[in-house]
Amino acid sequence: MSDRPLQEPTLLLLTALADEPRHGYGLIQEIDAISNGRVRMRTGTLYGALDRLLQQGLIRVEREEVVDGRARKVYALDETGRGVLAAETRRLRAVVAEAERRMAAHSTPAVRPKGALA
Amino acid sequence: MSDRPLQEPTLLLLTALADEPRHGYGLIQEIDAISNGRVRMRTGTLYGALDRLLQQGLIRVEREEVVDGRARKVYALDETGRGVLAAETRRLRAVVAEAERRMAAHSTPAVRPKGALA
DNA sequence: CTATATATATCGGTGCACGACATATATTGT
DNA sequence: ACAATATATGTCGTGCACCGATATATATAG
Repeated sequence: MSDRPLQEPTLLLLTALADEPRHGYGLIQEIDAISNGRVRMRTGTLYGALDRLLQQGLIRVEREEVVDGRARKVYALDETGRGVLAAETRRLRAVVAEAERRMAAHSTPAVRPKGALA
Repeated sequence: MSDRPLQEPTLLLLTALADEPRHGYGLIQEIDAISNGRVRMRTGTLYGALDRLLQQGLIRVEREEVVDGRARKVYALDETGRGVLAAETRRLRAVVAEAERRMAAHSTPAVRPKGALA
């Protein structure tokens, strides 16, 4: 269990599972929607990541079903995974806030009118 | 210029450079401080990343100096890098917000007392 | 005089993501 | 009737960022 920071595809996967269980192909579509079409997760990334997350115990196979003659595996976020996602989210919020603070505090900004806020 | 999402060490590097120029070893300390000691950037990661970011034109070598008999290279964030950091920050803020929204909207939450907030 | 802090740099290994390919069924278009 | 696209899961080789170890050198602290 390397507590290395999650890469973005993995983060998006856990995010897409945070509200309710979904199957692989559904995750691709959901992530496409979440990111407004910017991120198109590849099947190579997806199924590899799902296997890894299963092995790490962050997700589980909720059930297998057949819809319209096509087999599906439905994955769900485990409590462990929920914890990891919550922690990662807090971490990233802090980093983002820090980045924004520093960009605003940029030491050599263009002409600063007197009385301007930091 | 592969517009692939930044990994966290790289994001932290740009963040640490966002307010003012710093040298390599100073970046390690700064990142240690930003993350409250959680992230200890390795020199292998650092100098590799600095080379890469220089080549991508996201940062530049501001100056070289000698302090207490030790040589330093001071790196600064370029305008391009500032733009990338700003974009990445916006992106991540959206993902974090989405993750939090979904965790709150979790479909099978533990016993919810009537009238309880999400 | 040794250990630690400051400072830069290289190198081999690992792990995650990417892109291409493979397979199969259902639906839509011509 | 046939082709193309959407749905659905999966494998495999490659690339690249990060990690851990190692190397080098000067200054300061014990």
